[in-house]
Amino acid sequence: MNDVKASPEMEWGKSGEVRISDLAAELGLTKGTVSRALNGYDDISKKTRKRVMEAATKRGYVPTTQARRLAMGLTETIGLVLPPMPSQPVNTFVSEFINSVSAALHLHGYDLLVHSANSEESEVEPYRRLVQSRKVDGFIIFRTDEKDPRVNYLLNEGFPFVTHGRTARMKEHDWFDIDGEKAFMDATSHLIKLGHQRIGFVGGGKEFFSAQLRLKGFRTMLEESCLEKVPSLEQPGDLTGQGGEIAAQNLLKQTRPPTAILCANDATALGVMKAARELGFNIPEELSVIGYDGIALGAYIDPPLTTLTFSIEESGKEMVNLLMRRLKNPDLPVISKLASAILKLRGSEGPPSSIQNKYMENCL
Amino acid sequence: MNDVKASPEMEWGKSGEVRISDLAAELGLTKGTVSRALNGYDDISKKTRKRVMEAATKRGYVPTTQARRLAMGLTETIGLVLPPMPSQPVNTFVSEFINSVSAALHLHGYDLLVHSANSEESEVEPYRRLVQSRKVDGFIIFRTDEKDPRVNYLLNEGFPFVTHGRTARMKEHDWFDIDGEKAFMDATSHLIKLGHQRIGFVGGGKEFFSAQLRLKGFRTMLEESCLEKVPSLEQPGDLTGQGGEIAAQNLLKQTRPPTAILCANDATALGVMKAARELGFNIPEELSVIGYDGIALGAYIDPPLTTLTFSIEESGKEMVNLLMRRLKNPDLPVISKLASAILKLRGSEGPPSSIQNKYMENCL
DNA sequence: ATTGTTGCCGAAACCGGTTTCGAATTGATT
DNA sequence: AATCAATTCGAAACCGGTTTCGGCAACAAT
Repeated sequence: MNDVKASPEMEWGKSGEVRISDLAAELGLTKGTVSRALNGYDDISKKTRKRVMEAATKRGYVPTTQARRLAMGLTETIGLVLPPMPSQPVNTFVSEFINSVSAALHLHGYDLLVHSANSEESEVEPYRRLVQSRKVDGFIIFRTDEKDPRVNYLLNEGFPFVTHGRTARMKEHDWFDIDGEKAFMDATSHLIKLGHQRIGFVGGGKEFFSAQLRLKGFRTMLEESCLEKVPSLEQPGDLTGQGGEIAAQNLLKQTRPPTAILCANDATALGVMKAARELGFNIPEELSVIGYDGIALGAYIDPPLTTLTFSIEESGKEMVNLLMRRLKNPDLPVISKLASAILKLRGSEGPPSSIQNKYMENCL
Repeated sequence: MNDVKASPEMEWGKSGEVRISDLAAELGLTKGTVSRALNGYDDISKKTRKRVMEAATKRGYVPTTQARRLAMGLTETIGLVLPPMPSQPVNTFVSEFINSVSAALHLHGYDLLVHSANSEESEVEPYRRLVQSRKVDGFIIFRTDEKDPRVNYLLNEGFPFVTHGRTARMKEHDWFDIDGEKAFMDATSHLIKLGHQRIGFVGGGKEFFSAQLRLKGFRTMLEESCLEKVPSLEQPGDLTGQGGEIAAQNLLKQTRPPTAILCANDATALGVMKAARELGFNIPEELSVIGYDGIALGAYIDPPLTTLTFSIEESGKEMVNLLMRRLKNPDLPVISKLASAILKLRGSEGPPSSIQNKYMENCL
């Protein structure tokens, strides 16, 4: 009957063949007993538990995930829906973020289900499908808008999620974000200390909430430094390289062009630099440029792009922590975490060549 | 009993509350009948089917995925394991690829499970776990090595998968790849036609199979053009920017430096360009540089990076097609698909300034 | 009227686990 | 030795679906 060792070469070496019922039969026990033995119930004698454990490892038993999850009424899976791609094929954020989230989830025994958004259907449709088919227990959402339909849907549904980025309803859901406002205050301050008086900003339109916060930081620091806010120096942009080019042309063709340009992200900054080169501006001598995102490529261009950078790995970890907490106890109060970006000086900024710092004393 | 319409405001509007047994009870049918009605069995009367369908949509019934999959004995899920990240922080390939694969899988009703590789454990460990716990039906593998332990494991296990990239055992498994050999023949040919005689190559070491194929294309075209193969002009590299810098220094500090450098990928090319600038080489006047990958940001540097590019979307689609075919019929013969890269001229290459083309006539 | 057919649906097994409940055995207590 | 509590395990329900099988009714054919 028990011809395990007799088999020539570990006949069932192929994994996944053995079920819990096989184990039970081999040991003369019932499924239930084997299950409890393996899951550490205390109504199993030491002897039996040992016997079960050994048989399990010997036969290479691994419970079938689907069955276990069905029985326990959970999916142990978190959904992440990729936004339509064409918008930003520029950034390595997504892959690093996925990597980080996935790794963090794994520590909790959770899987990551990545779904792509079909640009032809509503933004919330993928979420609805995943919720209704009960494929996931919660969501990781990134790149939020101020009025985010995904957030609205999930809040209304009472479905757990955490966002990377704030929203208009951020008091109602857990979120993690980078303090873009503080970051741009730092960057602006840095430029002012270098002597810049006319600083441009190229950021997203109203539709990019995070970019708006960065703009806010820029404005705040201008005000604190008693520099006048010049509307024509604030250019919208779609956070792409091309958007950066256009915006930079608008800025640099003005009669009094800025001596520095802050960009809402690195892609924009690259576009700005390209346009600046083509218009004959030397960087950083005649124009300082600062980006945001900390993409690795920025270190390889000429001049290397000064940028605001943050830890994507930390982002993923923290978000997973927030989500796991929420899943364990859905009724806990909403919490959030704000991480800070740091200014990474690489060389695309410097003191302005032309104008002197005559206005400074007015303020300080 | 049927007080559906009586309920004030669609009581069960929250999705996912209604089970198949609820539907059955409401309709006075059994689970089995409802299931068959919904799944198009032909032993259900038109009238009953209609009744069931209407009740299902009205109540918003969506079958619980876990249960359905358990019953049907499949997971409808494909695994994708991310290689340890630090290797290539420059490339947007991964996120685009995931997006493409995910979208293609969705058309077939499959989900994508993304798992991160823990660099502390064996490369095959994540695969083993996913196979044993029966979380996936197959794998999408990318960035293959010549002797790839993942491929070995899965082949041995008889588990379905498709690779992006060839391996030593490519005759035993389905694969998709870009014809890097052909691509580098094209790029080399282009440089030769521009008049270059001394061309450098910076590619991966032996551990990068695809890079080896690119090197092979380079050598082949040199030979076809009667240019001598100079070993010192072939520098290894780890496919990172830093690796490119080091390799470029080795090349450009030689007494007779090359007038052009082919790089096994764009990250390497960026490093090469950086090192070249620092050594005082003007690109493309004094040094032509060509990369491989077609990263979008390459268009924004100065000069814009000429590169070999291919459709990541196509890659994902094709791989999913291969995998679906395999899953439907595991016994089909192995097939493969080779797509081609195209040379995208952007400006980082041009005719050499110094040497004349005196050797050309020998060959042609 | 009897005998096949068909059409249609109920009953029940099944997928592979988990968990509750109760019964049997054991050991301790008086 | 009888009683009681503690261990230990079997039995069965359950998670939410799918699929096979068999029976009943209606209808057509003989």
